[in-house]
Amino acid sequence: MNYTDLANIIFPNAKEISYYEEKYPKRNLKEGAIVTRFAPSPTGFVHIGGLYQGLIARKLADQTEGVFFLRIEDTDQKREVENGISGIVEALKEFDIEPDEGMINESEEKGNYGPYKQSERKEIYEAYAKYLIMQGKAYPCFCTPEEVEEIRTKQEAAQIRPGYYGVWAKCRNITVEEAIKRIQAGEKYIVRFKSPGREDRKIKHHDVIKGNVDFPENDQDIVIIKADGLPTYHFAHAVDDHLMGTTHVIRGDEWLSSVPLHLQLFQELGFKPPKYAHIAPIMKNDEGNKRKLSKRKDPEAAVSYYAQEGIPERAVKEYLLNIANSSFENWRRANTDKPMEEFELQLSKMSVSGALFDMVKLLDVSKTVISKMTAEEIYEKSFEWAKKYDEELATLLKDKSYAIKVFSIERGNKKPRKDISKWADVKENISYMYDVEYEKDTRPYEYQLIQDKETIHKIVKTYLEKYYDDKDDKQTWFDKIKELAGEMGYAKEVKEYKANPENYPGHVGDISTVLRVSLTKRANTPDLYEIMQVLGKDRIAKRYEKIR
RNA sequence: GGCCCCGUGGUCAAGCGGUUAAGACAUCGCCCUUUCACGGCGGAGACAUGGGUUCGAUUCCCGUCGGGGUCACCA
Repeated sequence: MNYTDLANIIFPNAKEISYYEEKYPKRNLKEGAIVTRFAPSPTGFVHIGGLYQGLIARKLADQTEGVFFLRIEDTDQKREVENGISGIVEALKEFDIEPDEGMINESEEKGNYGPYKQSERKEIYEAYAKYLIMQGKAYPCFCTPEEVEEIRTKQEAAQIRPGYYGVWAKCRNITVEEAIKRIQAGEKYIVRFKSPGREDRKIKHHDVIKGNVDFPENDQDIVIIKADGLPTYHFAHAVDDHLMGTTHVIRGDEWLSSVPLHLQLFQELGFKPPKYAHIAPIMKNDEGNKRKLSKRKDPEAAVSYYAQEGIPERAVKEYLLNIANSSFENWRRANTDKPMEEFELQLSKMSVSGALFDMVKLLDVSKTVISKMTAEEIYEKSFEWAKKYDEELATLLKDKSYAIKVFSIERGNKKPRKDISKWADVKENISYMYDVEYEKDTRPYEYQLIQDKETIHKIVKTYLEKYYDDKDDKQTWFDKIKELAGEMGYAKEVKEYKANPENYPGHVGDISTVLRVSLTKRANTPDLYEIMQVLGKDRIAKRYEKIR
């Protein structure tokens, strides 16, 4: 009886690994091409951190003419959620981060290195587990969860390092004969890796982001095949990334401390290890402490949150790129109109520690992104958003040609307005341009310097009867307001007023403020001339009649 | 607790033995402007701490303190 007999009893039907090695040949890519992946669990929630990783992975593959694929890590059936995979696929698509290979919906995939869903790769893992057993590098372990727990309790009591290793690894030295006998007797078991490592030895590792890191060797006999027959993350990672030709493993830095184990696994399996890039998580300040953005506590942890708020996907990506490489900001300023795809991301310049999520900064990025859109684009995007999240706004936007006129106010020129940072701002921004909303608006008129109702009525009436003409160009229009100011005894020029404030009750600005507030109920609006043009004389007159 | 990583203004961050310690967001003031937004100019604001090493430390080494990660038949 030898290891091969044991292996055959445990995995009688497993193929030889040469079968898979041939089935998944080395990828034919140009020198330096990065093959990477996004490998989430389908737990029904795409985290902003996941999007961040996906964005970086996609970009690196693009920059090197490599490959980016989506692998679903569904080896923990307990955590699975219905439609988890399509949720991930769609979220990536929303953000225009599409994989070259991998799952495309709940059950279908594309690419030659599949299956891309781990639960469908069971026979592959078995082949490699069998391969290890045949070499005496893995073994069946008969310890029950309770026994393992007991070991841990003893270790804790004795204050020694916990885990299944060395002398504590009860099943590691069971003879082949005994193992076979116990298996044939129907005893339950799992498969463990027989670690050749020693805790008192150090390994040196170079992480693409974290730099040089030293660790003790791994000496834990971790389980590679669970009781349900599926592999653990560690084992699946080694097998899959080897077979799929991953050159760079880009993942969250919570995995950093598993690197010694993973390297050992690649070593014992005879695989060439990939490069590792461990990304620091996006954090949040919680009562003075930093912690990862949490699914349960923080709405902004879910990528769906940004869609709900109406923050454009492009803005979220630019913000993330900002966190990834702070040089992006300078690049962006120097290349205002280039697509962000042209920015070259460098892994080595990523921060080793986690950045605090900054909503204010995101909104600032978003504001700039939106300011560069055309009125048409703003219309389409905000309408699409409104249909899902704001019925009233959607109703307003139904009249497309009017809406485009509204969105065109002070837009499309070299200094476009920057007053919308998310689609949820739109309604408040444009409501006064719609009579229904204007009439519904119960806020008081925000008059400034001139508060006296009689004066206000007089200004408005005189303006309408004597000065306003739709046909005027902007200069003429403003000259007339100056005339009006003069007629009312106000300074026609602000400078003149500032030079001699005692000669006037106010200046032309105070007059136009009356015209503005009377028309919109607000003290702050975009260009009044354009607003009047869009509204038209009749509507202006009606509003002016009704002022309070 | 063991192991690993990190510590520059409120936030994100340049920096790699000699700098007036960049820049962006936020904040404050001024300018531009008929208001606001934009834009321009300017202000305030930082090398966690104690020891070394060195002619000289933000930069290198050690300790302290602080933060984060990890120690599953979860990923």
